Amino acid sequence: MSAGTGPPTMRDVARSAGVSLKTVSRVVNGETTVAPDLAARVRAAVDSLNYRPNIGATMLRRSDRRSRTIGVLLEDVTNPFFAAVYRAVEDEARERGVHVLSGCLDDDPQRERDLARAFAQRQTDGMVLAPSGPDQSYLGSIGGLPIVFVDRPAGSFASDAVLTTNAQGAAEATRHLISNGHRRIAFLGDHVRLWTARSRYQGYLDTMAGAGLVPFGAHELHDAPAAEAAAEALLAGPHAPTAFFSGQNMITIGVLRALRRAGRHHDVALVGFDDFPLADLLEPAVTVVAQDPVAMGRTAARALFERIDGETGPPREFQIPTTLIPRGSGEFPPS
Amino acid sequence: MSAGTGPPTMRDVARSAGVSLKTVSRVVNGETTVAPDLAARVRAAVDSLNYRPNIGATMLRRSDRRSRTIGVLLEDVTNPFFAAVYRAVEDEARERGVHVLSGCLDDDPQRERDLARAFAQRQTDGMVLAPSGPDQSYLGSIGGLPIVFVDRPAGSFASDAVLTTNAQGAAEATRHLISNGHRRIAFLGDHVRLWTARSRYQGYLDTMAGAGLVPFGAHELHDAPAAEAAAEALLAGPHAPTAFFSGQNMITIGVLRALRRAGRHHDVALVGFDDFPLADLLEPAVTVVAQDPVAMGRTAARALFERIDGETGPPREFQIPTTLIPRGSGEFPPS
DNA sequence: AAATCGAGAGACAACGTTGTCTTGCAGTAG
DNA sequence: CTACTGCAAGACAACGTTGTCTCTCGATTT
Repeated sequence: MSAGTGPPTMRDVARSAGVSLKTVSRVVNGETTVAPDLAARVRAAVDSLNYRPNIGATMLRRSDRRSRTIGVLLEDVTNPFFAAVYRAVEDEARERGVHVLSGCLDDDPQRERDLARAFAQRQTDGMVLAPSGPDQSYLGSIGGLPIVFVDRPAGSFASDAVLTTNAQGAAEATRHLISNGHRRIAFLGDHVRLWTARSRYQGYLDTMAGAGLVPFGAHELHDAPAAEAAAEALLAGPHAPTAFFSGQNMITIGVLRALRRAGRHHDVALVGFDDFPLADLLEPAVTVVAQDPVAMGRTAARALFERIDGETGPPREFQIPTTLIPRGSGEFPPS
Repeated sequence: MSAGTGPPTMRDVARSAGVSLKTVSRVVNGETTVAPDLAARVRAAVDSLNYRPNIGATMLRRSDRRSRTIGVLLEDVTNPFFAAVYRAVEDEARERGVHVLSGCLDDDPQRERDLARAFAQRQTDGMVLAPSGPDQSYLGSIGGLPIVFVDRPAGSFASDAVLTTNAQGAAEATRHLISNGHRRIAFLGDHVRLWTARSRYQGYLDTMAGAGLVPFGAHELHDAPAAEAAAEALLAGPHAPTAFFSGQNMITIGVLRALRRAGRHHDVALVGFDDFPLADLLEPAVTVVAQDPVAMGRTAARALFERIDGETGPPREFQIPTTLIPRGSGEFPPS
């Protein structure tokens, strides 16, 4: 086999096959200008030594400098929405033989910068990024690396973005509740610094205004416990809502818990933004405005690979539509 | 700024700071044998040129050859269990400034081999692997790379493994149902080629035998629809079970659906192996034997980093215990 | 005052690979 | 028989970095 000093190199293969270094390189890279018998000897040596090219050296020397690796930075794969986005990107990468460096940002701008920079330094060919911070101008210094934003646009960095039609989806949800007779519809939203939260709120706001209704609710709710507390307070207040529109996954779950605890889940309506597993098995089943995270991930990955393959041209914005899925919780009349 | 030919190199920084290449290298690597004023000039040049070391070149030259990257290969991050394992590994890596290459295997042995080899070739320092195939002997040819198996042991490759106490957990679940008066307890299991499925079945089998009860049920159920069909068939059969013990997440959900459809969810008991989000909000809430995926991921990552840091010694096996969480669905008496 | 020492800083080679150039050689035309 | 063409295959340099060696120069020792 090989020497005691690490994995076999091209030089070892060359020696073993009795040819020059460059001939091995040619065979390994599938060049056709090698005599068949030599090529066969080289391939045999490659197999017997278990040779794999050193990717660092290859990247260092090659002119195109492709690492065939992309980075994917999302908020948290533990959230089913982001898990689905991640999977879609990975599947798209897999089809192209590209590998994926991944990281969860946990809504931490510092972490976003650190990881984005580190990934760029590691010579990823591009990145899919769901930005956490308000500002992505730091990306200007990472040298023209293709980036596609997903779920949220960048603060101040022009690049392709794949977004859900948040405002339209929120408007549809709100209209749905209104059409079922509700007038006191509370909105529960995530941090207002998040673009998604603001967009969905805007859709709600416009629709309420259009119907002559008074918007109210709570913001800055990022996880289920916060949402649960907020919903509980609203239910106990003087002008309790007859329906909730929740701006996000985790908030929906918090509201669900609050309604359970108050025993109001069969009489206060609820529509959630973003679908989640088992929503159909709850009692009542939860009406949602579903996003399409798989389409978002695939679209983002495709756009990224187009950029990597040389597509220039102005930044593009891809809108992925939502779908209202009535399941029961959003179809109560007001009590 | 820099030339039109790609990102700035150490040479550019050296020229800009008026020092030699090696001095820049020393400053960048935090060596102390550089005069303060020179070091300051170098750092200024680094900042102004936005220089980042080329990690490929660094790895090529450095003696220790650490890429500060690990690979994580799991079945599917879309499954909350694996998402949690992944997160735990990533968090542990993050604390050490190590990056993560990830991939989903989808239960495909071919894909497992391809990705494991590719990751090894990409000079990851080690890997956390939930094996899909029956045999990991191919790992012998990737040259002593530290590997830690998680969730499932390897077929024929000795290495550290982090496992759930599957048999004990399954036994506890079965005992729980028996102690609530059940005698016709059906087991619904995943592919029997999976070690986890076999272990859980064994725990069920032993406990049933110990109580003098007759085991029955179905195997080879990998997703919710398959489990739903199997549960439906059992419910409609001549000796319908009064309780189900489901061997896995997705199976539990399939059973849930079958019970709903048959309107039996308030009278046929169910205990699931592995917890899942919203189990507590269903009607009835679902009793489970919870695994601890976070502990599994953290333990696996720690073991891996110990190996990477030079720990030799025989393969270790870490057992992560389960917890029975009674929530309602497992506490019905037989009807 | 000469010799020694040590620390800072540069020169050079090497890591494993690929781009470019050169060589060798067979086949063909003049 | 010489000159040219074309193609296979090797020699060599270079990618960006770090390990090792060497050099310089001022400070300390005898």
